[in-house]
Amino acid sequence: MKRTSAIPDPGPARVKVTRGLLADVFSARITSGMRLLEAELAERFGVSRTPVRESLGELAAVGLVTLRPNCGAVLREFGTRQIREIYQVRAVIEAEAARLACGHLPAALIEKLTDELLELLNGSNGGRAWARKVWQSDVSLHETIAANCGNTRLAEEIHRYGNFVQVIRETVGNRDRAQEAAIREHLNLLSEIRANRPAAAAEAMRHHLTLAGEAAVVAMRAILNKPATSGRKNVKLP
Amino acid sequence: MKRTSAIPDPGPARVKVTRGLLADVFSARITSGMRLLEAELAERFGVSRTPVRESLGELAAVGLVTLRPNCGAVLREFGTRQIREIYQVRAVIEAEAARLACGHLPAALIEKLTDELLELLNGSNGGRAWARKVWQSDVSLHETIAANCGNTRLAEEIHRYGNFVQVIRETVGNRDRAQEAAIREHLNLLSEIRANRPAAAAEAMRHHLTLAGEAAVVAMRAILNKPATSGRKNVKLP
DNA sequence: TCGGATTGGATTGTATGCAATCTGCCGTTC
DNA sequence: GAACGGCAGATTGCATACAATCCAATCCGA
Repeated sequence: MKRTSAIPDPGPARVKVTRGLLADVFSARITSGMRLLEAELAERFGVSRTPVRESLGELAAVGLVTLRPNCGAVLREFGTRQIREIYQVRAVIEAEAARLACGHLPAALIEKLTDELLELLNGSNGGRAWARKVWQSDVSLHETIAANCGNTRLAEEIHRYGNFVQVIRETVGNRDRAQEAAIREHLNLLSEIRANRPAAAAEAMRHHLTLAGEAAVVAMRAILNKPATSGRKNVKLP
Repeated sequence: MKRTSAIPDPGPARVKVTRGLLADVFSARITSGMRLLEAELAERFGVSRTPVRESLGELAAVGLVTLRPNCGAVLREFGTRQIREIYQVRAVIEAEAARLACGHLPAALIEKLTDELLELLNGSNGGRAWARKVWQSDVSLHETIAANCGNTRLAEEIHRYGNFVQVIRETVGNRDRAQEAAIREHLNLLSEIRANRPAAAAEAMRHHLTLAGEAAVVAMRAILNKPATSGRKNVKLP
């Protein structure tokens, strides 16, 4: 018998800490410049310092915190500017992936993805379940293109940023922009890939992610305007 | 009194492990698919398992090893294909940085970098000291462009890859290609930036890094052809 | 009064021991 | 004979204890 917990997943202590920290960051319970003391976090999440250290290492790897040797971790600035920068990087690397995927994406896959999108477009655009499916198809499309671009490392970077964005969206809530627009952008992208026009495919991807980035900035701004809950101290630091 | 060691730097145990592992990787003492046992590495480097864990985490962050929960770390494939992929990613992100840096790079900086390059070009191209200066100017140029592209995150990714490449070059030895060609590519890039031609600057950077990548592939192939020293076992694993 | 060494507290870095988990093998059973 | 279930060894994940380091306030001497 494996985990019988009804609760999602207590899981490894490390991911508990990571999720908790991310939630704190995006709900503005901890804000930029704050020192993150290992001992304090360990007590807060009910684990020892070891998993806290590993979690901070992960967060540093994705650029959310800065680890200074013998000086501790500080939360980096994270606001609309950072969201914009993240989507700008995504646009660059995924555009290249789209360019490279031209001619490498099996026709059957293109058809399948296109059909899915068309079906979503025809289906009612009301419910939350629909929005969920749209999001899943979005992830699937980007992952498929990355996986078939022929460059494993590029695909991994794309995956990394995809995960990051997903965490952000999960935490800030799914304030989605007009989903239909995104679907149409995807369809456009797929048609360029099918026509084997690398430059156009790259431009379509770039355009799509630029718009998505603007939408994410708007959502982030909404979060930042309501300063949310109570803030902790620990602001001292050069 | 701080560290009085004449030896470079024993430093934190973690970096000792990381450097040692990297050296082992690029000298083919450990090859792809090998399991990396924490206990074994700890004994080998004379430290405890804790810094070994952190070091493996770093290496996983840059994509050199894969960490499977409760299953240990395995060294990923690393050969000419990976070198090529790395330089391809570099080309993409640094080309974008060059595009963005147009109009943001202070004229004085452009002049300074250009003068340095011209001086290097005129200076004798013989000695090792000269090659070292060329390499430093290379790093400086790429860092300057990244730092002035206006996107902090993009700059960090560039820095990350720059460090990675530097480690590779340090470990495999400085089998440099014709340095003069690189200098001329840099001069060309700077002239496009000075003329404020974003597309041309991006293309110049892309071209430069593509050539550099090919040179690195050749160097890596030279390494791989002489299978180097003795290999350890530990090859069992699915 | 000001400069500088010093010492104390706080915090990170490392070592070790224990618990949880996985892998592979072996015996049992249909 | 093959498949399933359990058992043992090995290995990672976590907790705790200790050492090294850093920051700052303090104290002493000129």
